[in-house]
Amino acid sequence: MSDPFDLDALDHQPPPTAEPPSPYMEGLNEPQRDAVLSTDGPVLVLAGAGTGKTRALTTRLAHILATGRAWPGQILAVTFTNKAAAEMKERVGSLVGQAVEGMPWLGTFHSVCARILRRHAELVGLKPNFTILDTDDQIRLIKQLLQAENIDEKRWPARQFAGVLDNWKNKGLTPDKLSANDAYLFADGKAAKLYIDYQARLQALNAADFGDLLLHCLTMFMQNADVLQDYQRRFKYILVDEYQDTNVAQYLWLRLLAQQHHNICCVGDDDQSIYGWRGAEVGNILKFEQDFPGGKVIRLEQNYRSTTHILGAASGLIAANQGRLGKTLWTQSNGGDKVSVTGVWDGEEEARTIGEQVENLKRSGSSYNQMAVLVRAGFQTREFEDRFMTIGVPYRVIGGQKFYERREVRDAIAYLRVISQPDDDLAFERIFNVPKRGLGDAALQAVRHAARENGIALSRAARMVADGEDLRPRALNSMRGLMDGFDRWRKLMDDMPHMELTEIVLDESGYTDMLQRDKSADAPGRLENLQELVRSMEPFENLGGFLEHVTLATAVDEMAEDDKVNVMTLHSAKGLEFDSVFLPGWEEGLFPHQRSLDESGNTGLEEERRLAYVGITRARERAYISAAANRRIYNQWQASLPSRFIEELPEEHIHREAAPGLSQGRYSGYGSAYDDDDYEQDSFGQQSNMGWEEVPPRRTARYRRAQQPTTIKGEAKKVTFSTKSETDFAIGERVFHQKFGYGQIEDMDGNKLEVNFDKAGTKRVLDSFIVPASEAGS
DNA sequence: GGTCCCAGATTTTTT
DNA sequence: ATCTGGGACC
Repeated sequence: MSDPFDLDALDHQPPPTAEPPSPYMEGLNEPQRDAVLSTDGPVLVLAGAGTGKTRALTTRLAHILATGRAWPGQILAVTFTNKAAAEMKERVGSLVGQAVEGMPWLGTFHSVCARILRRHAELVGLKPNFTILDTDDQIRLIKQLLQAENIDEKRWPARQFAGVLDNWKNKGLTPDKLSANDAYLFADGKAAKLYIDYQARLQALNAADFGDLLLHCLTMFMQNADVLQDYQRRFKYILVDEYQDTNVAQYLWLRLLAQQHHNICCVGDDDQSIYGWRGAEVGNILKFEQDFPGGKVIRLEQNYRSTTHILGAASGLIAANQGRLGKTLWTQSNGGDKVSVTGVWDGEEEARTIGEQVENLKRSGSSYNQMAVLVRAGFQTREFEDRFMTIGVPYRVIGGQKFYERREVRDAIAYLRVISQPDDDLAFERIFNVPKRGLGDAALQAVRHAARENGIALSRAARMVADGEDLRPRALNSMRGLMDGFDRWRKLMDDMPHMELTEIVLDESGYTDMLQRDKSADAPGRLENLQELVRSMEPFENLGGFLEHVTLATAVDEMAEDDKVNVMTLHSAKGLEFDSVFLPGWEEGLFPHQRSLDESGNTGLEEERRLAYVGITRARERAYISAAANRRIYNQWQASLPSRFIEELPEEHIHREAAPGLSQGRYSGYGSAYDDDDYEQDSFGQQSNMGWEEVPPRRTARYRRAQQPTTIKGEAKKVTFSTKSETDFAIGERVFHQKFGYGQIEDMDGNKLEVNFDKAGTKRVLDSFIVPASEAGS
């Protein structure tokens, strides 16, 4: 394999920098070095969680550059997120030095494709300044098509068709490649026609959706051998991050581009594939060796992040999945706390408990920044927000509503889109009557009519209508004002800085006025967002550059310096790490999510399990898993059973306990106190009391069992979670449950009981949360 | 043309 | 519970 000190290579092609190639290799372990030095031929780097993937990857790039194997412009490096791309860019830069100016082909799949596509737009029937539509635009466009086809939107929601389209495009299917059955995926066989119409509309709008960026690029390559060859020759080295997340289209695209030099390095971890639901094909990584013959597989298995117990718990869990490539993660670090697994009464108690644990950690010297609450679904964040707010713990929610998706921001951008791309009908329709300027349905229909008659875009047709006399004077006046505005703004576009232009547009369009007059509580916030929008334009050269960024980039995460607890979904936590990680809501139905099981069966379950794996492996030192017995969903109480994933965790790496904060200060510390199983026993008793605080303490099943002399360890397992344990209840027995009232036991499975409640219906609950009806208070 | 009310839906998320 | 979108009504 190549040698970093290979002087021949240096002779053949002077490196872009005079930096000797050695320093960047320091501190790499053997497989990492291998990943860096195996520059030629296909390479798959299987990088387990926390194994220094990014380090190896960026070093590899630096090495290729520093040894003169390629110029920055000859390396294609693709990631999935802008964040990952930015990080890579920065780290390569710092390794190689300033001499290497930004790598032009380092970016997300979408941004690289957009870049290529703009150069050859005419080959796919677009103009170079085509608009990139986001999901919202896409849905609105589909709705128009459905209306035109007289398809009932109740029965066939636009969203659903967007999903179908997305799937097709992810698979690289253009309309001509659909099978006969595909047409029946939507609207009784109209799906294929809709797809064709949809693409025709996009072309007329001079627009591409996200899927098109890849698909157009792919078909353009396949139909234009000369262009393809140009890129195949150009890209001497190809690097793909998060390869397990690639979809079929991306895979085909990569394979085409790698055909000349074969120097493709794919980095990924099949165990962290969590985006199957949006088209990612784990298969891509599983069959790498077939796809790229002669490829080399390198495994990064030394974990530098987590303690033994955390790694052990995660590894044990993921072992339940089938068809893995298989890695054996190990760590040099030793000891540490076991992963804590806690049963709580309901979601509120869960939030309370975690809040207290956060406070305790903070008191013992941890920073909030190094703590994260990772939830399965977005709505779960609320409980924690409420709780943190109440107890005054600073927090930030990552993900959620994105800056560029806010209404006012989208409106402002729509103005800019119409200015820079007059064919953008979707943007035009959006702001036609925003702010309200007396242009209603009648006016819009007139404009649409004129557009159809003359085969021109709405914003051009509107000029004609405004100059005619076919509308009420009021509307005409208003429309003239608007179109004069656009004429003026378009003229300004060329010689005025885009920030200034934006301010003028917001001003002259009446948008700012509208918000200033708006007395509602969120109006000031919206105005602020518009200012923020203008500020965010600064780094861009011109309006076009900014508009591309807006659609392809999500707003920069506020990973600020502020010391705050991070709250986010498991999905958005991938790639991050924290000292302490809280994993609430490990309940059947929620995690694994019911919908995932219903829709994708075992495949879905395995993806959920990988998600669990991702969650645990985010933790460096401490991981806290919890499950609530009751959860309020859409204002309805649901009984829930602990997640099957909890049972899959290896006993030797976990610690089952009750809510520590609830144990009246007795267990204010962490770690050692819990290593004593005696305490665990007690804390269960305490916890059960807490669960019943509104009624006098009862002899629950748990309580009764706790009175029996059994081995503590075995008992601890049984009490809350094991399916195999015995229960003292019998089928047919009348019981009482704090949230669901009285009921009768219909069926039992270990300590999981199916109870038909008089009022709440049949639910599955753990025996520890019910008492015999005779023992319940009145 | 604008406002109000009711029905329906509510995993995950990038681009 | 809460939000959104569409349709009915003023």
